[in-house]
Amino acid sequence: MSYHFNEIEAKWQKYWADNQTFKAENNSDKPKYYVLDMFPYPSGAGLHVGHPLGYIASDIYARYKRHKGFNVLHPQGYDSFGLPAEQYAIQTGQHPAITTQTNIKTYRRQLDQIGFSFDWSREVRTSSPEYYKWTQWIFIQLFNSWFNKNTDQAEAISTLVHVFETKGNSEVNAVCDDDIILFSSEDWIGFSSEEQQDLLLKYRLTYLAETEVNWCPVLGTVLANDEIVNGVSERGGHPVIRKKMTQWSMRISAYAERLLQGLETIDCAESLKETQRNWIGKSVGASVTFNVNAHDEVIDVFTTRPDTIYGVSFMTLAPEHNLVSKITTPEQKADVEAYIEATAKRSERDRMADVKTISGVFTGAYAEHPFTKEPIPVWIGDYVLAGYGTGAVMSVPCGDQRDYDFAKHFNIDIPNIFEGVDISEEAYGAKENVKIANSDFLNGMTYKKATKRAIYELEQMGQGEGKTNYRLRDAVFSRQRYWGEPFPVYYVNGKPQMIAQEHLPIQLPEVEKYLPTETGEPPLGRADVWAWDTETNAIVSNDKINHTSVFPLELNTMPGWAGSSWYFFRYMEEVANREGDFASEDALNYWENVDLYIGGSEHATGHLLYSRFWVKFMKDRGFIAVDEPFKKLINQGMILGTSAFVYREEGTNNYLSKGLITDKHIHPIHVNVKYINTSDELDIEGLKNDKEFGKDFKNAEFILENGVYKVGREVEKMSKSKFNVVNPDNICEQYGADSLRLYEMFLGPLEQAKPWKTAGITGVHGFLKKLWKLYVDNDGLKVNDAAPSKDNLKTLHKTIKKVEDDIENFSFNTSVSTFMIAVNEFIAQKCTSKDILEPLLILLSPYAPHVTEELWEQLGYTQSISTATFPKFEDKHLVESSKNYPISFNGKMRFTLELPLDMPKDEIEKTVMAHEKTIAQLDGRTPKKVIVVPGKIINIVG
RNA sequence: GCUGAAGUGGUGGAAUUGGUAGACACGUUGGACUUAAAAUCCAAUGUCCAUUAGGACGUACGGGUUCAAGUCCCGUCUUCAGUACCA
Repeated sequence: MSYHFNEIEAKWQKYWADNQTFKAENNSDKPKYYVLDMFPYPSGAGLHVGHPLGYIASDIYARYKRHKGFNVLHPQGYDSFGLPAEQYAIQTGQHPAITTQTNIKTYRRQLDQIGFSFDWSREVRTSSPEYYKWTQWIFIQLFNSWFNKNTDQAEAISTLVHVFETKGNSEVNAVCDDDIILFSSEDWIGFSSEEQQDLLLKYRLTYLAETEVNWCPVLGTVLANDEIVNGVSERGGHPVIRKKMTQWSMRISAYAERLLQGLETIDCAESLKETQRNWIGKSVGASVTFNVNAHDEVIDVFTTRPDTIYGVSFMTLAPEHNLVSKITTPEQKADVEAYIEATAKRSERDRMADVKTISGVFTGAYAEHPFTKEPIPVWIGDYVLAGYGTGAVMSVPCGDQRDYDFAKHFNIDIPNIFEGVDISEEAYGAKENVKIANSDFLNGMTYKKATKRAIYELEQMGQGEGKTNYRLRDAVFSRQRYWGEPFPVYYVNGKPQMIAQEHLPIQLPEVEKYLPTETGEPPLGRADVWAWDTETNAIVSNDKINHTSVFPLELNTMPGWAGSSWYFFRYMEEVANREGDFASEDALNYWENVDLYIGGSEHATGHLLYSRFWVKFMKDRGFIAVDEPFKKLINQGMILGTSAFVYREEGTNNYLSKGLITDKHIHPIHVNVKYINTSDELDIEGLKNDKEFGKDFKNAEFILENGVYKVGREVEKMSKSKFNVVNPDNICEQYGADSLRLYEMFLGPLEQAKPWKTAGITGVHGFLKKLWKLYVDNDGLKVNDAAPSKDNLKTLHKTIKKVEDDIENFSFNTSVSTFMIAVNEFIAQKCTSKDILEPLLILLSPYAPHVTEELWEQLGYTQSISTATFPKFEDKHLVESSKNYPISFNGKMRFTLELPLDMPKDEIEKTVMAHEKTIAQLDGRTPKKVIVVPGKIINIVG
């Protein structure tokens, strides 16, 4: 009986599905463990071999944890709202729901054939109304919340209203808009309802405001900062421009400090924490107020170096700064306006690409130094960004290179305020190892002391205070797209109103086209039935809008990250109980948060930051009990493709085999890797008969070497255009899912990028065949009750130890080698003992679940191997009585010598020195020193 | 520029505390079986010198610490990833 992997794998995949083998229980005596995968977007292209890498790793861990006695939750679902399905809908008119449905089917089939232990009963889809009902619900909760800085958490908006009613807003310490006016309780009570709503909107955690957004004209929507890469859209690479629009925003900036602090509690790679820290961009310093001479205006700046305040020799405002027009003198007006116009024309991308050119214009105005009272010229320059800090800086050319370059370029004075530092060539930016000079009361102080003192003095004068700034901006939450969650919002006189929870979900309306309207409104503007009737609490036809009881609904939809910011909580609840809440309190308390999340590093900024934000908010409002979504995070490395090339001789139709290339007159051409065998040889007939590209090679002459055509190989990113995509379907068909799983792990460390080479899979496939033959031969099962030998036990227990350590350390590649070594040893030992071969199956089952289930059954078990207990490591089987000592001379190993482990040091030395090989090595010399480390090594020096 | 990670055979990679560098595979070469191929099995395989015995060199490069360094320290180079006028 040989190893028929196709039959075996189909059999057990059906068994697991039929028996719901991996269904998680919400009531269990076992400790819980929650393993989560990257939320897949079901794209039309399906999976390639790079995608399942993380899923295989997490599946191994989940299966291992079950063997270790844990109640494991390992769910899967789909992040099924998104741009590609909608772009396809625009092109073809097909409803994105249909495209999505089809793609999900393909994904499910592909995932199933790899043998994952997912609990599919808990599947979620972000685009299904029963799910997005709760995404809408969370949005409403955010709308109904504000952030109290005194308690450092979100609170219900009703508590804020109460304060307004009793005390006004003077004592409120909230994260809110900048343009807040002071009002008393009497004022508040006197305000109209609309005025009150306007004011509250400035405090809510999600708010409607006119903001500068990243508008992508080709996609017809705004994009978040993390959806833009190098100035163009992440999806499609389309240009992005700045535009002012009224949008929903999320006050994520309120959580900047907690998002930063929370990183300490997450177990993940330092690089990922660093990326998050960069994104949050905390800087500690001071805000300083400069009075403007001859104007009743002030310029507020943020600086991280208040200690260098005596080094200020000019100020720079962003060209967009709203004071510019007020303070510019008539003489400078023309220059300033020309500069502003020129800056506005330059795209964000130009400004980014060109950091070398120094430009700026003097406004003619002067500010007053808070201490010296000297006049300081005020300039504008595009190196100052309107969006960061206050959009204005105090320029200290001796301490900041950009200020220095600007001053040199425009011949501005560069006063030196550092003791004994030469600033004739460049600015001195370091904080340490220097004392402040020429700075009155700061003279002789170090950075730390001077900073403190400067802030103190500024505060005394009322011209500044200590301040912490964050780069993290509030997140724009509106998208002008069709295929996303609709907002549960309607408008009364232009003021947003929330639809009550009991009427959710607000379902996406039908539209006849998925494009923006002719008047530039989002696609939902095309819906005929998209108005809210406040009397019947139903969505009704637009022609019923009367602005007294029937109102227009919001036309934007939510961004992709809305649904993916909380899905991990939905999995905690069983489908039968999902009706009344996003998840029951019992389920939330039982599963807490994700113990292990494995995903790609592309989610290290956006998705992770947003979901951490929502989780913190939900914790504040008491909906959940945890402060972070993930306890441990691993980013798997990308699997790269190995492209194949044929070489066409220039001007001919001849293709030279790789070894025949002599000169440079050849063109390398990508060919599909499916026509390449394990020895880099081309299947010429296959290529010529290719449905898509065969005709390009119909008349080609392939010049062979040694009877075959050898292709060139090169490692590149796996992509359709490079013809190096390998489909897991083909691998499963040819070698089986167990081989695929083992091979993906065998390729190398999980977190490292590594190239895929299908040829190598024969190694792990051969291993599985050998394994099979260890259990089964032509006459059937070989395993018997023979007592295990000492060697058998030694091999088994060293394997148990190594595999267990490896899994705990996520070093899956090394345990595959360990299995190979174990099987090789058992074959050499002619092991047939059940006591050995049974535990070996359990060890291997997380990696190769199908073949181990099959052999487990053949051993006579009727329950799935996944219910078996992980074998226990026993040290006693590894205890040795002797050691094969390496004997080194001056650190170089020359020969080995078997000696008893209990031999004392001096005896070892005597034996080694008397050995004939030692005498030969020394060749008459007397050693200076002999190092003996019992159980390790012997080193003879001299 | 800054931050982070990493440089080991022809290839993917091992070496978990400083203690036999190259485990385990792929590929290559030779052999067995076969009419032949596939599959399977056996052997060799870091480089160089040597018929063998054996020797020299060897973990990006240059130094250092140590009886002993891929591993620790100092300096340099290269690659990849992230980020970029953040005051």
